[in-house]
Amino acid sequence: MTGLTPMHPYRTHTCGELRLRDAGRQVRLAGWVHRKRDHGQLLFIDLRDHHGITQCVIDSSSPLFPLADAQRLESVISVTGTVAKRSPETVNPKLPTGEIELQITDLSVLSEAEPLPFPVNADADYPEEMRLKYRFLDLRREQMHKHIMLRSHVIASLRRRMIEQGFAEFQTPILTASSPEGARDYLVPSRLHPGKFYALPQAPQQFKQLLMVAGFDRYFQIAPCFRDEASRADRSPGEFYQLDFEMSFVTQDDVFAAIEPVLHGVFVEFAGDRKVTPPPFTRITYDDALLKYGTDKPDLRNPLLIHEVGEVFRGSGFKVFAGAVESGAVVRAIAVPAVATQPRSFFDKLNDWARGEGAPGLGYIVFAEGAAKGPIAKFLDPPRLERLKAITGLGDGDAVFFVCDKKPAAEKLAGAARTKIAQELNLVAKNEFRFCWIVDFPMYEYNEETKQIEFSHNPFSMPQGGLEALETKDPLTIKAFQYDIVCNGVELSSGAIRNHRPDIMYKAFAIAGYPASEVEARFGGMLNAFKYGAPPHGGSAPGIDRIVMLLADTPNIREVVAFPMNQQAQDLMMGAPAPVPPERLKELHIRVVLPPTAKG
RNA sequence: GGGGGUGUAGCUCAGUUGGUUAGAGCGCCGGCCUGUCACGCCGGAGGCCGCGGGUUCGAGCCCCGUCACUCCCGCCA
Repeated sequence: MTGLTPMHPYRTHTCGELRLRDAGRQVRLAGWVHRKRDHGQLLFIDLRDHHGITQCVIDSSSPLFPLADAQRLESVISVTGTVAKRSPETVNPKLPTGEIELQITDLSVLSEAEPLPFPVNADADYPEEMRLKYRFLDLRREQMHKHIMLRSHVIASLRRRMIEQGFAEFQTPILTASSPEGARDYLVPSRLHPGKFYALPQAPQQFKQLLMVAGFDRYFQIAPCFRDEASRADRSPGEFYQLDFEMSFVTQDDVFAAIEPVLHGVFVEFAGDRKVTPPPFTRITYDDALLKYGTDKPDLRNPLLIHEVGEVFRGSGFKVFAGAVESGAVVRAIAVPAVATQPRSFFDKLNDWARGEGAPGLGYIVFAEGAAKGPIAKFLDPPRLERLKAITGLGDGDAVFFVCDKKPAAEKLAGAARTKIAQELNLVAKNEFRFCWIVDFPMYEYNEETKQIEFSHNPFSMPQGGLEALETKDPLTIKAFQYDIVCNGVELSSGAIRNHRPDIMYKAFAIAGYPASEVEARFGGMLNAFKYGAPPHGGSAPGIDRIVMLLADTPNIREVVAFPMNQQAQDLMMGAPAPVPPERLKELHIRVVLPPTAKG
């Protein structure tokens, strides 16, 4: 060791820290061998740690040269030496530390690396399986490292902003009872209570409501949620995190006013040069969203709108649509400005696409040179064409695409067509975050299969109109104080003003076919709490993973989770799930009965 | 539970209408190189072509089955 003052055994600086001002200093760095450039008598080592990369150099006059030369990529070493100014022609402008380098005078190997299953210093794509099995290597890569740090910073920012808004963070139980979220529970067997199981929370729903009953006024939690359902690219199997929050004595407007600045603030903080919708966020009713966008999670970056034009075809010469409308179908028109100049192939391609979606086709009319063209145009007389223009707001040079079906199917296809057409025409605004609220969700819906009325969302939502609505209105027309936040077509959260009145709750459940006894059996804890003075309250729970995905601009949730499971809900690195020894099963009073097809 | 895609060297991929010895880049090992920064140059090792069956004189390629991964539908309010 050359230093006159005692040095830290591993490092005096990080690999992202040294600058020209440090030239001449004796320092020590520690990190991973990111890259080596061997010039025979001269060796460059790019040393990397969490903070950055510093070029280290050693030549053959040093007795340490063979040791340095022998280091494999990703070995962990500590190097001591002199910070040297680089000559102008050797400066690397791509590195913050690129004006200096460390001239190695001492080197110790802290941990040798075997040859890697895949490179850490490259940005290529590698098989998910490999990446998950060697997640610790995958996470060293620049992009993943950035994503996970972004996640950390987003969560820190959310915490800070929530506390600033007067929220307090509480923990709620992980080992708890089954909750009514609708997904399958993860179960944990009880050793002390044979045959009984805990459930992991699908959300801290009842606990947060109980905290309101307990008078805490404003609660939040970065809450782990567990659901035993199939995964998707944008949906983790097993577990995910929500910014769960709840507020007392609030209306729907108060909830919106509380969370909008938090979300807006955190998006602006991490959006870089991307635009973020300022509050107040646009509010769209559920019914309107399905009509205009064909989905309850519209991407407002897409400027296209859908219109109901059944009246234009009712009694018209276009018998296919006219007949369908008579028997209850709707006709949805996707209005597309300025496409009349598109070649015929553009329209044919969309028609083919619609067939691929299971539709008979995608009819269209093009308004051009004062006339209406396209396969359907000749069936509509001039007044009907004028009416069509009036409804869609279109004119010469524009076109309209038609979807005719029963309402739900027509909405779905029209929504998909709206997305497809905007993609084809490159109409979706880039570098923007467009938020909206979807409000006035229906309280109930009719299940065609079971022929029963069911809750369409969380059964704890307050029906609009309260008890009177439940007693007097057709249940399928009742709206709930239930709302979603949607950003760029991604559902970030859903929430509600809760039903805090036992009498309304009994009635609401009765309509969905639950007798009072069952309501008491399943939700007795919360119901009981509401009998001792419960404040009106409501909240929501934006998904943390989804927020980070949007900010990181990745469609895959596994890019923003440090240790995700694979699509089959397995952790390949830890080997979970795993069988347990028979003794453990015995003390849990569990016997495993495998299906015939199950593998060991 | 259902459907689509993929599966060839450690990794990324190419591989013609079925044809003789399956290739490239990166990585790995060895050699050369004192100013590189995705260093360069030379050489080498490395293949159950996912697995099983079938068709064929002959299969990486065609057929059937199966497994794995992935994306979607169902599911997840």
